[in-house]
Amino acid sequence: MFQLSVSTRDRILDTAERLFAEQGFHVATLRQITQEAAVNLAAVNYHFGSKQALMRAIFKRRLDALNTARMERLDAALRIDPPELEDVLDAFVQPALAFTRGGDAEGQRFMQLLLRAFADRDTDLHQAMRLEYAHVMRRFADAIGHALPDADPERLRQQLDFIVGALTLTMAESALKDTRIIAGELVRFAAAGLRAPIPTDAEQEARFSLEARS
Amino acid sequence: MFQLSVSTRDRILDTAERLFAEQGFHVATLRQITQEAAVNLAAVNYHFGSKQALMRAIFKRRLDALNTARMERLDAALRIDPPELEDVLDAFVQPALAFTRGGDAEGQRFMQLLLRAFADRDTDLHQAMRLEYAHVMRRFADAIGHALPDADPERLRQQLDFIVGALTLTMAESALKDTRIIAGELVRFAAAGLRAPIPTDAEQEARFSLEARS
DNA sequence: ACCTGATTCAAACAAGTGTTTCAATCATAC
DNA sequence: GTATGATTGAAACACTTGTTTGAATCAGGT
Repeated sequence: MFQLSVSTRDRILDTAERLFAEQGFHVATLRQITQEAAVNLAAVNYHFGSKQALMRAIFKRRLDALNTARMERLDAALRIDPPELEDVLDAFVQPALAFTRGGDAEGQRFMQLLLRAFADRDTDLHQAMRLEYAHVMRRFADAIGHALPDADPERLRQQLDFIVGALTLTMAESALKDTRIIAGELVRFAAAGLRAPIPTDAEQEARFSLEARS
Repeated sequence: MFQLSVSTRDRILDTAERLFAEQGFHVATLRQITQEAAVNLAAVNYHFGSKQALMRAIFKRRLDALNTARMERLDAALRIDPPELEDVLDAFVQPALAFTRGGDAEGQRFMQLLLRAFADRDTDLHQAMRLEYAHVMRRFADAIGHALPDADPERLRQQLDFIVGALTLTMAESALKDTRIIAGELVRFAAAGLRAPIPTDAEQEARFSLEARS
C-alpha cells in the first residue's frame, strides 16, 4: 500500500522537470534523464508514450496545482465586495513562488519551464498552456474589473499580460531568497499601473508631436 | 562595389534569424537554414565557424542596433533636466518594436529571439546578452533616477526588470499591428508603477497579518 | 505452485545532426 | 593568360537522438 521508494513514474517526472527547466526540452536527452533518475531508458516510452507526452505530463501536474492555488486565494479575496486590488494581485502572484510542497526551488524551476513554454510560440505545449491558463486569466481579469469598476475590461486583460510577463521573467531569473520580497514589489508596482488614469486624446497628441521634434 | 544580390553571409543571417525565432535554436537545422537561404550546407561553417557562432553573430547585429537606438532616444530625453519619466520610458520601449529598417516584422522576430535567450538561463548566449545589456540598463536606471529623485536606486533597477519582462513577453506574443498601441500602454503602466509610493512598514505588516488569517 | 499481466532490461534500429574534406569554381591582380 | 586566394559544391564522417523490440523479471490472484 504505502511504498517507501518513489515510483519509477514519479522519479522520471521529477528528474525530467529539473533537466527540462535547466537545459531546455531539446537539450536534455532521455538518456540523461533516465540515467539521473536511475531508471531504464525504455521506461519513459513505456510510462508516457513519448518524450513530448512526458513534457505534457510535467506541465499538467504543476499547472493544475498553480491554478488551484491561485483560485483558492482569489476566492478568499473575493469575500470582500468590491475586492481589494492588492488582494487580487496577491492571489495571482504569491502562489507562483510557493505553490509546491517542496519549497521555493521547485516553484522557480517551474517558472523557468513556463518561460520556455512562452518562448516556444507555435508548439503544442504553448497552445496547451494558454488553453489551461485562459479561464484563470479571465477570472482574474474579472476580479480586477470588480476592484476597479471604472476601468475598461479590454485594457485590463492587456495589462494582465504585462503582469504575467514581469512575473514570469523576474521569477525565473531572480535569486531564490529574494522571490518573496520581489513578489510584494510586483504587486505594488502592478496595482499602481492598473490604477493609473488613461491619458486624454489631447495629452496623447501632445506627446506624439513632442517625439516628432526630436 | 554595389552588389545587387545579397551576399551569402547576409542571406544566412536573415534566414537563420527567422528560423531560430520561429522554431528555436536546436529545432532549426543547418540543412533547413541553408536550403531556405539557397546556399550550400558548408557555407555556415565556412562563414561563421559553427552553428553557435552563427547565433552569436545574429544577436550581435540586432542587439547593437537596439542599444544604439535606445541610447539616442535616451540622450534626446535627457536634454531636459530633470527628464520627463515618460520620455525615458519611451526611449526604452519604442525602439524595441521599430529599430530595424525592415519594419515591425523583424523587430518582433528579434523579441521572440530575445525571449528564448532569457529562457536559456545558463548558456553562453544568455550571459553575452546580459553583458551587452548591462550598461544600457544602468544608464536607463540612472535616467529614471533623475526623473524620480526621491526613489531608491536599487528598487528602480529591480522595477526596470519588471518592465523588461512585460515588454519582452508582450512584444513577442502580440499581433503585429497592435505593438505601437501596446508600447504606449506599457509606458503609461510602468510610469505609474515607478511613481507609486512605497508602503510604510506598518501598512506592510497589516497586509501580512491579513493574509495569515485566510 | 501456477498463471497472467505489468514492469524492467539490454540491445538494436532508423533517422537525423553538426562538422569536415577536398575538388571545382570564381574573382582579382599581375 | 595565369597564378592566387576566397568561395562554393557534393559527399562523407562520426556521433547522438527518440523509439522499438523481445526476452527476463516481478507482483498478485486463484
